[in-house]
Amino acid sequence: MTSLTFDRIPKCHFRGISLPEGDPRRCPQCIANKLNYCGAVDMELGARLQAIVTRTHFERGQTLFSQGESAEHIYALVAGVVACSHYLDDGRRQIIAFLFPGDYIGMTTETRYNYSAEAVTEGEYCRFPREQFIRLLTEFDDFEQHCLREVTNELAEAQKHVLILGQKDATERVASFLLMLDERENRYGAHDDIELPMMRADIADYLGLTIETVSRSISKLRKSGVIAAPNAHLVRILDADRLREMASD
Amino acid sequence: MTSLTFDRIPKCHFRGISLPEGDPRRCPQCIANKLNYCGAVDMELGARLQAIVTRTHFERGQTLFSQGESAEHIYALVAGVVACSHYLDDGRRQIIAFLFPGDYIGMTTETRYNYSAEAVTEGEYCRFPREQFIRLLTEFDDFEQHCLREVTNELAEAQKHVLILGQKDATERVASFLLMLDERENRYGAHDDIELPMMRADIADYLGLTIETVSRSISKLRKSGVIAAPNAHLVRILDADRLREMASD
DNA sequence: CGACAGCTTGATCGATCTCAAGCACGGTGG
DNA sequence: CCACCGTGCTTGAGATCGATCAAGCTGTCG
Repeated sequence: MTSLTFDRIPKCHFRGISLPEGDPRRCPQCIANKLNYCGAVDMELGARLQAIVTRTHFERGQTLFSQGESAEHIYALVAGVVACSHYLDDGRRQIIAFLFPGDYIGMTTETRYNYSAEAVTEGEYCRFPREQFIRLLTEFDDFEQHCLREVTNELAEAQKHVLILGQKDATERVASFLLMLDERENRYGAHDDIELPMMRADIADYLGLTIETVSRSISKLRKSGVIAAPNAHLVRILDADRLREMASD
Repeated sequence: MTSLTFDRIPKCHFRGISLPEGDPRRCPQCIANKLNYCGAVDMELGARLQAIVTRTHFERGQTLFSQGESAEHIYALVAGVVACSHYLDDGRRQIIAFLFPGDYIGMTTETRYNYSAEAVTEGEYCRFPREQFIRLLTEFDDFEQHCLREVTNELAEAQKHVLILGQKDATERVASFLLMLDERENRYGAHDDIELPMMRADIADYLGLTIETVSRSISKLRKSGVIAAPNAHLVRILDADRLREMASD
């Protein structure tokens, strides 16, 4: 299981625009690279970020922080996949978002995290003390714009999620989910198969379904010839148009 | 119906901190007041905003903009209630958010709106050409911080919405919805009754239910003595603790 | 007063959940 | 090296909650 997902971890989605070793902009690479991508890297900012960053490896299943904890840090995911989960008192779990390399975790105006961040695969994050991170926002206008863009994109993602949960049936939800993963992978170069780094229980908690229903929906898509699923963590889209139809959007 | 909801429109939620007539910061009042509230109003910014703003009255049922349209403007809602709806091809509608005075509409990084904005009640908005609005973000750091905070809060709202739709049953959804409205009204001073400016169909499309199920859930809460519902658009919380229990959060 | 839009309530149907069994695969220990 | 075990996935059968279909009610407006 672990070895299956490990392959993808070192491949940074922003690898095409990496900076030379030793360049102060290089770490935290995702932030620097994203800024660079937008034509706005600032040497001074890179150095200031580097001065406050802590880079850490984490294992699959590990909790980066828990719902209700004081929100001391802002995280930038460098490698691996993380799930943001909100728990109800009776144990029900809703995965709010899956986060991939380059995504931020823990941007909130509240003083406490209102979800937990749990590692779906092993990986690596860069962590910044919130206060100092926010101070840099005011000092570097490009950086603040960059963060505004990031949060706005995250908002758009959440709104898509609302649409899926509010209106779509089980098969439509799973089809939409597969298309989201496909689109994400396509964004950084062509690929053949969609890799599902998370297990069925995670997909279920993301889509507001049970593992059984997720499994049945995948089987249904497979039996109807829209996708192939050589194993539980790999999906190949055979008929993209029909998959989009089945996703209803 | 219209007269019922009209009463609430003039009451700006930020009325406690309004600025004198003629002050350039006064219009658009919501933005200026919110900034002021955060101790950060800038006369120059107020004047610049006023120079590009168009203030417009709208009627109940009116569409401010439609899904797919070029995103030319950013709106600030001054009075009334607006629903952001995403439509699927077959006509299903998901209300992404209800917006109230002081909220922004149409903040997106995309070039097109990916939802429609529909007036739930009559009201008023201030509208800014996107390009110029964004230019002001780069010029006025306080303003950009303010917008970042706004979008971050909107994201937190959307994440709550995801939790409701993904994990909660019908009664829990309606109870959560009532608590959200209650909390919003409490934020700006004590109040007795919760006013429901939207109709059952809107609540249903927000909560991913049918009007019948919304109606049944409200009846259930009423019959169990947790709320009173003197008419279809008014709810009084009788037992807040039990309502929170029934909302499961 | 009648018409209409919106709300409520009842009866039936169906999609998804729940419970249960069996399967597939990787890891471990003899 | 193979048998065993555990975790995660799939599939089936029955139960349940909410959707659908249908009827009647309420309040507003002309």
